[in-house]
Amino acid sequence: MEQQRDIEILKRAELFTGVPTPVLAELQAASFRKRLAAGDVLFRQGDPVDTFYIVIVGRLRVTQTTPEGAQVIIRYLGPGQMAGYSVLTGGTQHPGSTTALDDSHLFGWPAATIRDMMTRHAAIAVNAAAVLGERYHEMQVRLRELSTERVEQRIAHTVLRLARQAGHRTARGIEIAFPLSRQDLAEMTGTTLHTVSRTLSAWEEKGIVDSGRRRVIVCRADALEAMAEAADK
Amino acid sequence: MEQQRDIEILKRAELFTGVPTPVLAELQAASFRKRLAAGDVLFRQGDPVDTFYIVIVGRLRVTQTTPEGAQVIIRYLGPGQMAGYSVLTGGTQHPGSTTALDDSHLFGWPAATIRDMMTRHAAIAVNAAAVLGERYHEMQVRLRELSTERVEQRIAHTVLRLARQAGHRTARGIEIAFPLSRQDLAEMTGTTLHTVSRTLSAWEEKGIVDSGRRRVIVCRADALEAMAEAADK
DNA sequence: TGGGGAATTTGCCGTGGCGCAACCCTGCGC
DNA sequence: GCGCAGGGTTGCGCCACGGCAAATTCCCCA
Repeated sequence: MEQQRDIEILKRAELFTGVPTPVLAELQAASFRKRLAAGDVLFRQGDPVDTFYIVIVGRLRVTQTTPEGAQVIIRYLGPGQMAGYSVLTGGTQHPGSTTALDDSHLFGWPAATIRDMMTRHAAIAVNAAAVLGERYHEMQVRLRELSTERVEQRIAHTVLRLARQAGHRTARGIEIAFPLSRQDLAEMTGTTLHTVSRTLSAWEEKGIVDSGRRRVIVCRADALEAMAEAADK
Repeated sequence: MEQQRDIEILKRAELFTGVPTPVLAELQAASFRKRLAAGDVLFRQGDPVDTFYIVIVGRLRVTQTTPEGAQVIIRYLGPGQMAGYSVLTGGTQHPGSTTALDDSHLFGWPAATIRDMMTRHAAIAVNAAAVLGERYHEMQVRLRELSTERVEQRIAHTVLRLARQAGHRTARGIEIAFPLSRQDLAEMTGTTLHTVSRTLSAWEEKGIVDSGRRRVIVCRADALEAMAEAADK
């Protein structure tokens, strides 16, 4: 059955691990589907928070934009991850914009539904806390990197992290599974696309990575690790 | 009664808002007290996560240290706030160190107790998600500032934030209520104490702040706001 | 009241990396 | 098969900051 398949998917979502099947069935019944084409926007920064989503397939990017127009990439979302966490925390406006990178497919719920389910089933609320705690922790790490490391180390750490999260083994090395431009890396590491480009060129020369148009393959992860940890200046 | 007073305190803690009194009584009964003198360490980075705390009075600082010895200040904790969030998210090691800045007084619980209460009372888990979501959001803001702003703007934003969180009206302006050195500000803004010192000196000259040994008073918050938003370079 | 040490200030110099500008690729649409 | 637009590369000059070093101030404590 269609429903059974949906429930299997929900069971593997980060927010619903360990939640009993009847509750998942209830969630399934209350959900709707949302499809996005590459480039479509799910929320825009400042939009009222009224819907919650879980990614089924695809990849999305969450960004924050300053009044001056500078952008920062907060995170990438893949299958099983949630979009619209403000629903869980009682926020009223989305802190960032969420955009599909590939064609994507999501489950959606009205905010009130999820808030109600979370109140009635502690397991969901416990998961919510765990997921948000993990994201909080990730941000602590990035903040520390940004505060204390040089650009090259930050890019190395970021590329390694992406390879770990969305890496795909290929003949030439670990390929990052979604389109990733120089600009994107710059917005993740607090630098400019120029500096990222220079850095990747240097790495390419040493055979550490193989990169091209919106594409990065890590050939020698060990060398990148060394780069990232470089205690020297 | 002593117990009644404790329950009143718990009622105002961020993690327990809206939790029914009988549950608070249960929490009170299971809690122990912890006292710290200024400078005492509550957890050390990497310590196993086995206890959870709520600040009653005092002020603590959470820091993360890199293998190279560089430090970053993650946040300050004041009355009503929780220390040891990893207990809520199932972490096994503390991601940072927590140190008392003033003599402080806390409620403590074994990790298992809090985890159990959270599972049995969804309201607590919902609050946990809300608090962690808020901390996550704060970190997004800091990350964005660190990525896109110049040092002077970052210091301005940070000082304003501290004044808002822990400000105390005095004749000369808003005083930050706990000892705050140049080094501390540097560790919050990703710069060096030298640069912070130069910046504060310049502000002092313009009458925007009044600062001294581990002490900062904001005299003209409006001028600082302007500084922080400076669209020009 | 006289150290002593921590916090702060300040000058000077070196430089990482940003801004700008020009140019080059490459894949896609027509 | 051609053109074009969105990425990417690279050279050059500059400057905001970091590093280093030395002096000064101020609080705490004996």
